[in-house]
Amino acid sequence: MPETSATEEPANQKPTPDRILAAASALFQAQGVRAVSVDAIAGQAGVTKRTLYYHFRSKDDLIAAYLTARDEPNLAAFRRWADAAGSDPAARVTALFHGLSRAVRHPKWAGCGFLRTAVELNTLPGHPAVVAARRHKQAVEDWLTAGFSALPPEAARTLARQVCLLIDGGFSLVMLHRDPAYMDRAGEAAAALVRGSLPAQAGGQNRT
Amino acid sequence: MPETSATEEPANQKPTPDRILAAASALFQAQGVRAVSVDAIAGQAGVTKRTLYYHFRSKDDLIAAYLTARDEPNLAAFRRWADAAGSDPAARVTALFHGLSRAVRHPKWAGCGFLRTAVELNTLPGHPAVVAARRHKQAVEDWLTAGFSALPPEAARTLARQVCLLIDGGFSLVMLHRDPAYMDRAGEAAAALVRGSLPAQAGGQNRT
DNA sequence: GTCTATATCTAGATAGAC
DNA sequence: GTCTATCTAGATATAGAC
Repeated sequence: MPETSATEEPANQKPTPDRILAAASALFQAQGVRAVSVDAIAGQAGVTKRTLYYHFRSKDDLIAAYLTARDEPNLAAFRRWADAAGSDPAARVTALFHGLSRAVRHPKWAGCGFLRTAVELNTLPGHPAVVAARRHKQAVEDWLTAGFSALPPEAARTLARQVCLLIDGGFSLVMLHRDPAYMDRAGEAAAALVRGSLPAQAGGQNRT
Repeated sequence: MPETSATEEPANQKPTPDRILAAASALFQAQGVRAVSVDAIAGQAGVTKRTLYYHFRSKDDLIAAYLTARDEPNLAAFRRWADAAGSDPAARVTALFHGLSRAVRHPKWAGCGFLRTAVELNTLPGHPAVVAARRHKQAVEDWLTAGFSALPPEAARTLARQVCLLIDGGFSLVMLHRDPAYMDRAGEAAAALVRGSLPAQAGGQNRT
């Protein structure tokens, strides 16, 4: 049969480490990091365990890589949802929770990966994955704080924390009860808190 | 005074099944249900594994028993904290979160057992322990709803859910960041939401 | 009812060929 | 870089004596 360049990968075939990490991420997200075995990851990626361990030092490394890789895209989605609503803080928060509500309604959604992993590794507070989870949640809180810059710094910080509490309360209770409506109630509560702290912006969609 | 029957246990020695369940509960609470082995439970209880399996059919049975046993006492604590504040809903919610804030500051606190266990067993939605967790959280929500009976039923239900979202958001973020202050911010948010929905009661906090 | 001892399975990680 | 085959440790659960 005709020979093509043997070193070129087909366009639809990602490099092996990427395939392994993608397989691990999908399985971790669906079943949690403790329920997924290295065998299952290798199988899903179409490689053997030996190959997996050639590219990653340990399962813990894979878990950390999984969460680290999700940090930026998650934050980008948050920003995208809020930015689409303009500049009014209450409208932005409402839009953020609309996005979250759609996300948790996705049939494959099975909890916030950061929160779940932090719970599963709770006895290892220094685990790189736990550190990554903490940093991601902190980044969300900092981003929200910046969005409340019309308030004094202390008040902006408090309000951002309260919105975070409602986000993660939503993640927790949607997962526990398997009822996405909890995220909608969280969004309404968050919007009410924002409206209670910030005067509605002049212009835009505020009412007088 | 005649001697008591030799079959009576000394007062400080609880029956074996109780000792096993107590040991299991302490370990599950501290480390999570998956991280604790049956060996460790038996060791902590001062019995062998064989004795443990004589009294409990499986580890899953023990997990379910652990959460089922915590349902009532947890709810009783919530009621006690709120009742101490009288009848004003906002004051009751504030007191509830003060109690929660003290609880999560306890050096041995390591997350809400119901939430943690539900996460750890997330792939088994029908597991008796997950069902018990769901029922407990529902009971809290129903109790809160009843406390907002001054509102129309639908509004009372919504407000109760929002308070629950803040409670479990607090549990999650206190655990993740290892910072109890999150529970205080949650309490302030909950009180603000209650004050926004319910007119403050006339008279002192104990008027009925 | 409680013990010692063990069965059985699955996990993460490795050896060495090619 | 990828494979087949295996090691070792730990898990849940059980057998059978006393």
